[in-house]
Amino acid sequence: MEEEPHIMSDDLMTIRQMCDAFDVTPRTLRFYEARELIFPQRRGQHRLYDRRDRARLKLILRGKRFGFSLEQIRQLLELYQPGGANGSQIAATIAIARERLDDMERQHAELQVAIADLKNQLSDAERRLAAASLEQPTG
Amino acid sequence: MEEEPHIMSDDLMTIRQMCDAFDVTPRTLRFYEARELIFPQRRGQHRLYDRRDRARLKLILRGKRFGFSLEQIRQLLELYQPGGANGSQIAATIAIARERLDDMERQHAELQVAIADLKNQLSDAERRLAAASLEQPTG
DNA sequence: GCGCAGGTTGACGCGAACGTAAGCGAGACG
DNA sequence: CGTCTCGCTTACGTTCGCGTCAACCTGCGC
Repeated sequence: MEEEPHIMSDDLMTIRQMCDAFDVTPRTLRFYEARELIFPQRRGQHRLYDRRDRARLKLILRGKRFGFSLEQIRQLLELYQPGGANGSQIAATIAIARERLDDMERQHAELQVAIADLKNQLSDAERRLAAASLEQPTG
Repeated sequence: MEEEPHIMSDDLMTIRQMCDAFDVTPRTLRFYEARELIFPQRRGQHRLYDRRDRARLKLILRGKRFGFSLEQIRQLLELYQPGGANGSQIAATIAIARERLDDMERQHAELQVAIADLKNQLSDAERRLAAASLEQPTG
């Protein structure tokens, strides 16, 4: 008698299933929850993660790979949750998102340079390696 | 009588000049030195940074922006310092550099996706904002 | 009932990358 | 001469992102 058709019983996952699916630890998921980045529902004591939680987690992990702090990510996530936010809320979120977007575009451009640079250094090093192996042929 | 023509008296900079030039603190420079990422010469007690030190610092700060650890960066820097390394040393450095390069290329590709994604979310949010300002015209 | 696996809540610990404060030269300046 | 500014070292403090450990609940299989 507790089967409320909330909105849609998204296929729910336990914390362990989440950990296996995303290669994180339970500690990490609870930590993100404490920092208010995800909000799994509770069946009694246990956490249950739905489709939205998974989408959020995916974005969190992505953001981390780009070097964003959890707080920055938290702010960005509001953009992905069209919750009943008012105009100024939306505007604020948009402003933050624009900053992040700028960061990402700068990083994208700089990465391109750095990659080219590193490739050059690599081929130089490979030439040195070839030269070294000629001088001292591997016994 | 202490003017030894070391190799080339690259225009030397004090720690403060470096800090101003690169927007870091003295603490940071000394920390990088302790971690063996830069090796400024000493005039008496004072540190003096030459062109190479500046090039290294530039790479360090770049690497940091991509989220690399100081240790990873330290290893990469060997690639940029054709010091008298032997064959296996060079080979090891090359291997490490290849891994970093892979990281960077993955990140570059993923960034492209994330940027497109974020742009979409942004335009969605902007539409919501427009809609909200129609429903509740700013009094 | 009993143990056990799986989950939960604190609380403390830890490594990375510095910040910060204390105290000590050493040269420049009035 | 005093004192100011730079810089140096030593050492403890801090923030972030979790790891780790203890202690507890809780359904389940026997």
